[in-house]
Amino acid sequence: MATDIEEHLAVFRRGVVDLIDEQELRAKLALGRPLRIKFGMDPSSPDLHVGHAIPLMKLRALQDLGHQIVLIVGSSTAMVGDPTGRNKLRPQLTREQVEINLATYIDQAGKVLDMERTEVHRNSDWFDKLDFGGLLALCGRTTVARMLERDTFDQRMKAGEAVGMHELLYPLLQGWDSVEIRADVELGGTDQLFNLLFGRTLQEQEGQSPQVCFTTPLINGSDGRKMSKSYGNAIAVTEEPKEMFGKIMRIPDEVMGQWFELLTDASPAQIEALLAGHPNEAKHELARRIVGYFHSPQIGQRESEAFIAQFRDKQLPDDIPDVVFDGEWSADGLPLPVLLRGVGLAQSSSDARRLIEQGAVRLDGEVVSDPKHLLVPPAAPLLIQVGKRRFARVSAKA
RNA sequence: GGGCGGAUACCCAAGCGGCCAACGGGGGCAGACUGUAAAUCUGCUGGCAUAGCCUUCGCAGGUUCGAAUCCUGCUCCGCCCA
Repeated sequence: MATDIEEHLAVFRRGVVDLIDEQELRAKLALGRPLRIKFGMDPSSPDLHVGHAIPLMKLRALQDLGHQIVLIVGSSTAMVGDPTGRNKLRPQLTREQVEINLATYIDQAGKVLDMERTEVHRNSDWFDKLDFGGLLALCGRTTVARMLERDTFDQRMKAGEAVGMHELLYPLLQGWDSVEIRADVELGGTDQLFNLLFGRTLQEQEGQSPQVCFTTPLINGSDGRKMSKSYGNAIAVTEEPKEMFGKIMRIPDEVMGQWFELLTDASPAQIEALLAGHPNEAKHELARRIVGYFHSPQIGQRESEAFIAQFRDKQLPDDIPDVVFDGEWSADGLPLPVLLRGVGLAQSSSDARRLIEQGAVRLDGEVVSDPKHLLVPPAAPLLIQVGKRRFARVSAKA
């Protein structure tokens, strides 16, 4: 590998928050061999969102430069549960669940990373062999004070919340992974910095050259808060194109620049030009690119056009699902809330009732705001719209 | 082992015998305005074929005409003492 150090450095640096430290990285690159770049995967939440894709895209770029990506499956650490960013104890996972989640993960991460060229290890491979004495020895490598430096522990304790004894082990285990696989570099989210740095300590104790650590930002979700499935603001990498496009269009303008930088390959100059134009145009371009990446450029283009047609030109979407209501239409008519719930346009009939009362429901284009509205079986499929985005053509059971 | 405090809906957090399906905030949903952005205003936010009924306030019992509120036991968490 003929290393152009500056070129590689530029790839390492793009969009990263921490890089500890650049001189060390330079020296490692100067060795002229592929670097072993470690990335830890938490098998507790298998569904990836685009925020997870950021480090993966970084890895892919490095992979394409010839570096060796080493994916560590936290099969043992998952049983501990990463305390990072948590204000509660996490449930511990079983081995079976870990394997199921891993399979899903590999499948989804494979959209970004070339899994054929990726080394995968389960850290249970080595931690299962660790006996009690070994565990004690490992614990003896650090101090309680050092572990308690972490913000998350500190905050939780101050807030009177529980911190499990086993959680203190987490950084230790993650750090030991670096020793086991002789990592040259480790990548993680900014919230992982403490864990990443801890690997350096252990590697040094073991006489290894400490890994370079670098972090990618945690991206904000469609509501501007940190993207997380539990906030309901995440965009899954498996999201259907239309949904994905729509969700990207709903991100706050302020985060567009960040999204371009982290989730597209647009050059800094292109990004600057796009952001200088009309925000709506820029966001369209962003959505087109991201959908294009996770699906295909053709699909990205198609969704872009569909989006304009539906929301600017107020046309009906071209893919309204046909739904058959399989309940009974009683003689005196079917109450609208029951139908909405029955065809999945509302979560419950109470929910449906509220939507109707708020004027969110249209039948064949006409707002119906009476929750007692009764329906007879339609001769032709009935077009129902709920809110701005939910559509269905409903027909009666044959 | 002892003492004290806590557990409320998606999250935070009031309530401390009836007026409680439970204040307030966040989030979410819907409407207006827009660029399906933000900001702003408004309404809603347990379920039910809904003027009514049913299930919720850690779990299980009890007291009472009536309990999220009182009592007993249990589980979990925190703090202090050992």
